[in-house]
Parts: sequence; structure tokens; C-alpha cells
Amino acid sequence: MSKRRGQMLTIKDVAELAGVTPMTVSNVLRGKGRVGEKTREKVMQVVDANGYRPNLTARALVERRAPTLALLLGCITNPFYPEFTLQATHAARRHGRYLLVCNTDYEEDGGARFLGEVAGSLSDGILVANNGDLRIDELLAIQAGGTPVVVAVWEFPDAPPPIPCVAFDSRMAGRLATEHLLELGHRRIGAIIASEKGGIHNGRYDGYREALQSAQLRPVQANVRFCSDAYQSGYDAALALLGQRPNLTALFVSNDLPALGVLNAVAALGLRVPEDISVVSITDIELASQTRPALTTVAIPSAEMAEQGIDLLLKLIEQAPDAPQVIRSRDPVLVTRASTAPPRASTDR
Amino acid sequence: MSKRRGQMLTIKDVAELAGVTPMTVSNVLRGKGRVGEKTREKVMQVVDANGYRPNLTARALVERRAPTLALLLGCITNPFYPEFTLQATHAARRHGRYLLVCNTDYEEDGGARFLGEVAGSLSDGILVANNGDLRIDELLAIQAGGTPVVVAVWEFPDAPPPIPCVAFDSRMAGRLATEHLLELGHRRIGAIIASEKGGIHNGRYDGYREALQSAQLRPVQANVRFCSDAYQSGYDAALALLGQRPNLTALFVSNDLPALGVLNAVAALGLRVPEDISVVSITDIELASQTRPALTTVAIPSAEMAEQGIDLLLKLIEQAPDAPQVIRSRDPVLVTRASTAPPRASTDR
DNA sequence: TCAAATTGATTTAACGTTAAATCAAATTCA
DNA sequence: TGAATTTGATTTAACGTTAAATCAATTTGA
Repeated sequence: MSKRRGQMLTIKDVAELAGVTPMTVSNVLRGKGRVGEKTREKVMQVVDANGYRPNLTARALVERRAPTLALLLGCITNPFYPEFTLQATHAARRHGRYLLVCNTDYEEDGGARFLGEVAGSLSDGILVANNGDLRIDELLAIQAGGTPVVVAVWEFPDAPPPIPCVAFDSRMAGRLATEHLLELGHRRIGAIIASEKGGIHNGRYDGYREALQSAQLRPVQANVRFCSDAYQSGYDAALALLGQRPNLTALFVSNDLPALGVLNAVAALGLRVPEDISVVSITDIELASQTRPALTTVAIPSAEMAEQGIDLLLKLIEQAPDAPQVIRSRDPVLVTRASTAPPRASTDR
Repeated sequence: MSKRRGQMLTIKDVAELAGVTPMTVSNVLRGKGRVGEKTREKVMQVVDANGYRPNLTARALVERRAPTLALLLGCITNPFYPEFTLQATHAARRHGRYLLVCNTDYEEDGGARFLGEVAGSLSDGILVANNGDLRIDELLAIQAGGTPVVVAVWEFPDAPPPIPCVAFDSRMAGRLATEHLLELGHRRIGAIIASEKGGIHNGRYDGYREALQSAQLRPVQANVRFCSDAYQSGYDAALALLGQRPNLTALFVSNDLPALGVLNAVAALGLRVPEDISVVSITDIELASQTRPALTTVAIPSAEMAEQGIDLLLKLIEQAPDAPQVIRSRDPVLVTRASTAPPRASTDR
């Protein structure tokens, strides 16, 4: 498109100025090969004096190694992702890689265009932070093309998954949250499940029902609402659910972001958390500790998963023989804050 | 590091399979040059059948045009950035570029290492979302090296800035926020200014003082606290300020994120917003509408600035003759929500 | 003392693509 | 009809770097 202005300094220029060969400069810069002390100093002096920087593109081409990894996520605007992205960035940097961030924006193609363009040349591997809208077929195609793909935050699978993944025990998360409510004495516990296109919160939902059953309670379909992974969606769902089932004393929400909406919806109904309604959810994003009341939630190890995802990706790229197909992350843990309390002494509201 | 597995298909392979020259394949793929209809079809068929994707790295090298732009920001975890980043990503994609995201993490070198490595080879230009910790000297060095740099969200400068920038009238933002409180009848208005290393909120602070002076009020140093651009920092500052100046009826906070902390600090003191204390701030991040009470704030056009920043960057890269040195963004506007109200009938608390 | 080993640097050939020049065949035109 | 033009494709030479092979000069060792 446009010729470069300043005509970047090349390794040849540096070599000439230092009175050596480009290869020698290359060796000095990368600490490889044999280079005499005096030559090394001379080269470094020229490099520093002229501010030479090797061209990463050219280097990538000949080394057959892209300087970036790609991170594909739903939308960076979802407060789960910034923390995840930050950790992934750090992990990548520790391995000398940069991170290319792409939002699918929850669009039709699930980021396929992005994947297709980037895979195999710009990026050596792709970390996908699951958001329910990804097209497995696209990922499989990329993988088949020789570019490693890792999916993070998949619900922990029963069978070996088709794509290497990092997952936590989501069923356990659902159970922990629900058991917490049960232990507080709640018996009429509603659920708001934030999975749009069937599925990514299935494990959490299962955990909820398992916990109820273990307590000899029958899961009631009418106590459950589905919504999407968004603040407003949680708000709406809570309004609808509590409108129809006013005798619920607690809500299990499958994700923090909609839980924020739930918190406000309860307030909008003139009820108080936790006095009238307890709310518990899953994830423990940073915001969860900043709401009023602060949110009781089951923390999932998202930072850890980001790191594990990048590490696994690099193992696959380097074709490490010990690269596992599934990494099971640390188990979720309940973080008790202020949004849960025992139910009122059971005078009906 | 590692040889590539599947040995990616190259343009030569495709050429051979299609019985033509690599150049012809290249022309077909990019719609350039003259290619006969039958040849084009044949080539496309081979490309599709084998899933060939051009190597963007090689292309970048010969075209002297990097496929990415870099976005340098403080920390993606700060809720201002995700929205900004999303818009920047979209704008970049519209121009056929990907976005490399780097957090400075508010570190010493202000992202200098990142800048140095990326500039001029991996990325054709750098968009810096100001966060107060950047080292202007580093940016100038990059710029001098021939890689365009644009700073977004700089406070609107009096003189032409040393680096092209996109800015809004921050003084006006400070004035609008403060005038709103004045119009509600407040007279004892404290300020919490969220600029760590002197400066980036100077304009907002000036606006606050100007508004007070226009209302014949004398800005009082004791009514002002400085903090950093973080939730907890705003919380602490509010606690301290209200502890020492209990007769304040309103707080001007220079940024939404610390304002969230302020909201909770007020509650922690057993006071109510807006009945006891009104709170107004600046930015209008998404969260501002989700607090309880929802935050009255002066919206700055951050999405627009992201887009303008990318557009300006591309103009500079293409050496467009009409690239301005400063883009003045839309003016800030007050968004009235629920965190502000007239002061109590002045029975002292 | 002289072959063998070591050191320090150079040479050559890619990496996968495109820009620019060139060429041959087909078409147009006077 | 034959020169000029157009069409469709090829050839050549980069882009800036590094891998691998090679070379010359020292140093080592028996």
C-alpha cells in the first residue's frame, strides 16, 4: 500500500557499518554461534547507536515460527474476558509471543474468517475462550490444517474432546453453589441458567439439580429460567422468574454477569438481598466483590486456565510428546460474601 | 524452534496443482493483474479443494506492510479499555488489519520493550490509549524511527502536541459534571481526582474549579483528594475525604471506576446516595448504568475516539497529506441517572 | 613439528510471497 | 496484410532474516 518512510535500518546496514557480515550481526543479536568479544562489542555499539531492531516478520518467515498467538473470544466487553486476556497475554509474553486478540462478537461464523486468515502464518496457534458460539467444525478444520487449537473454559468433558482443552469441573461448581444455599436452610431455590445456544452451562445446571436431589428435593422446571450471558438478560430473567414464583427464597445463577442483573432486579422488585432473596453464582469476576451486597459466588480458576491454555498451546506447537488432550484445572471453590443468608423464618411473604 | 507439522501448503504447490505459475495464483487471489476466466476458475478450484491460505508473513515482508496495528493500553482489566478495545478492533478490521493488544501493566518502562520490538516490523503503527504512565520519550523515539504513533484520550491540548492525538474537551467534562451539582443546589462539593502521576486528569480538575468559581465559590484544597484510577483507590479516597469533611453534600469524581468505589464507600459510612451525598463522575463506562443507584456521569466519546484513533493511524501510515495532528472528538455530555439529587434541606448532618 | 581440533567469521541458499519486467499469442486496425 | 495493441501468462529479483555448510586462521596436542 504505502512505501515505508524512514526506510528502516536492515541487518545489512548494521553489518556494513560494523565491518562484518549480516550473519555475524544476527549471531550477536541472538547470542548464537561463535563470535569474538571485540566483534561482539563493535556490533552492539553500532546496533545501539543506530537503534537497529530486527524485522520480526522476516525472522518469522525464515524461522517458520510466528511471533504471535491468537486469542479468540466472544467479546472483550464481557467482564470475564479482560482478566482472562490479561493472564493469557502474560503467559504468552513469558514464552516470547505476542497475543492477537479477536472478538467473534457472537457472530454467525464464530470467528471463522479470523481463524482462517490468521492460522498457520500470522499465528502459530489459537487459544479459544469458549463462549458457546464457536463452530466446532471450523476449529477442527483449522486443527486439521496443522495449526494447534486449544479451547479453554470448556466444561469438563466425559470423553476425550475432539480439541485439546482446559476445563474445570463445572458440575461441581453448580453443586457447591446450590449446596451452600441448602446449608443455609433454603428449600425453594430458583435457577437462572445463562446459556444461550444450549450447552455451555449444562454442567452447572446439572450440578444444581444434583444438589437438590441429594437433599431430597425435586427440581422443578418452573423454578428455572434460561437467559444469555449478559447483565440485562439476567435482570429480565430474575424479574420474570420472581414474578411467577414469588415464594422462592434463593436464586442460583450460573454466571456472575447475569447475577449482577439479578441483584438489581431483586432491588427493583422492592426486595432485599440477602434478607428476602439470597443470590449465589459462579465465576468470581473482579466485579463480584464490588457489588452491594458483595456477591457470594463459586470461583473458577480463570487466570490459571488462561495460563494453562497458553502453555498447552505452546506444547502443541513445539510438538511436545507430553502434551495432554485435557487439562483439568483446579477445582472451583465457594467464596462466601454478602449476597447469601439463611431464609427468613418461614412466614410467607 | 519447531518445524511445522503438516507442512503448510504454499503458493507453489497450488500453482503446480493448477498447472500455472505462482504469480498467476497470486494474481487470482488478490484480483490483480490479468487472468483468463478459465485459469481463474481452475486456480480457485485448487485453492478451495486444498484449503490454501496465503502466508501473511511472507506477504507482509514483500509488501512492506504489516498485517497488524498495535494497541498499547494500561491494563485491559480497567473497564474503560474493553469497550475501547472492541471499537478499535472493529475499526482495524474494517481496514483489513488485526490488532495486537499489549498491557503496559502500569510498569516502569511504559511498554517500551513492547513498542521497540513491535514497531516497524510486526505492526505498522501504534495506537496508545493514554493511562498516564507512558513515557513520552519512548513514543517519540518510535515515531522518529518511522512508525506512526497516535495517542487517544489525551486531554485536549492547548498547543499542537508532539504526537498526533485524539482528544476530547476534558475541561468541559469537569465543568459539566460540577455545574450539574451546582444546579441541583449543592454548594459544598468535594472532588476526587484520579490521576496518579500528575496530569492526565488536570483538565477535568480545572473544569471542576472553573465551575465553582463561576458560581462564586472558592475551591478549597481540603475538599480535594487524589487517588489512582482504580475502584479501591476511589473507595479509600472517599472514606478519607468524607471522614475529614463531613459537611460535603456532593462529590465530583474524575473517573467512573473510582466512582464505583466512592459509591460503596458512602454506603459503608452508613450514608445514602443521592439522599445524603450526590456523586457524579466522568466517562460513562457500561457499568455506570448498572450500579445501584445508577451513576450520573459525563459521557466521553470513547468508542468514537477508538475509531478516530485507528483511522488517524492509518492515514499516517499511508502518509495521507490531510492527516491532522489533533482530532477533537465530540464534546462530552451529561448523562443524568440516579446518583445525584438536590441536597437535603440544609439541616446539618 | 605437523596433523587435528578449535575458534571466529563468511558464503550460499532458502523462507513464501509479490513487484516489475518480459514474453508469446491472439486480436485489432488502417 | 502486417504493424500495433491487447491479453494472459511467465520470469526474475527482491523483501530481511537465519540455517547449514564452509572456510581460514589459530591453538592444541602427542
